[in-house]
Amino acid sequence: MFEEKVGTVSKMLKSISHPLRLKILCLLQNGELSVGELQTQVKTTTANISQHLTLLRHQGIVTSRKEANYIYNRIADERVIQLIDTLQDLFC
Amino acid sequence: MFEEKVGTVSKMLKSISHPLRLKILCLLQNGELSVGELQTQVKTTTANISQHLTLLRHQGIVTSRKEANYIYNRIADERVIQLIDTLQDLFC
DNA sequence: TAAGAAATAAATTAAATACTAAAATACATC
DNA sequence: GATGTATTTTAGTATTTAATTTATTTCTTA
Repeated sequence: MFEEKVGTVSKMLKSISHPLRLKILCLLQNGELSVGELQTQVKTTTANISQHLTLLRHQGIVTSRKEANYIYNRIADERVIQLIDTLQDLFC
Repeated sequence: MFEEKVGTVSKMLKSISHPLRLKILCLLQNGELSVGELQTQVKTTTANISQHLTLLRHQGIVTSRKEANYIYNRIADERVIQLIDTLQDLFC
């Protein structure tokens, strides 16, 4: 792996290596979910989920759209979807 | 991904998500290298490399053998090799 | 057994992360 | 405009992580 890529890839891995964020990404594998829908499946506060989603957005891993007062989130990068698939293949 | 696996997988990802450790693992993709050989390619102190290797060993990602006063390191888990391959396919 | 090289260990400091709680924003409906 | 719900933001604290420095261990060879 080229030196320049190491930085990019490790940053991406760091973003998905938190248990809560990995859980969120697994839940988003099959399509978008609102913050509240995520919160019912991930046992923590809404504020905490929101903070982790903010981080994932800043990394370009998740993108969101607003509808009424719900915010729907989905995985923004196809490569991340493939990566999660690989993780499930290898480790599950 | 099952709840129990999320913890295991996120811990593994966290271990490989540091730029220096990712670099080390890329260098070990093609076979074992000594600490000194790694150090010539990864720009930091030997002590620092050693600390990161210790972490990778404790996570079961790297294993080592001693020969004379060299310690040769290699990736212990075939799944990690496949994961690094996937990362290179997807992001390089 | 003394000197030197390779690697680890331990201690310190600095920096980054994560969680909680409280306050603020945005929108919908009444 | 007031109320309620969804989400974000901010601030504070606690924890974890990383790098540096120094000391120690292990082995080799003279």
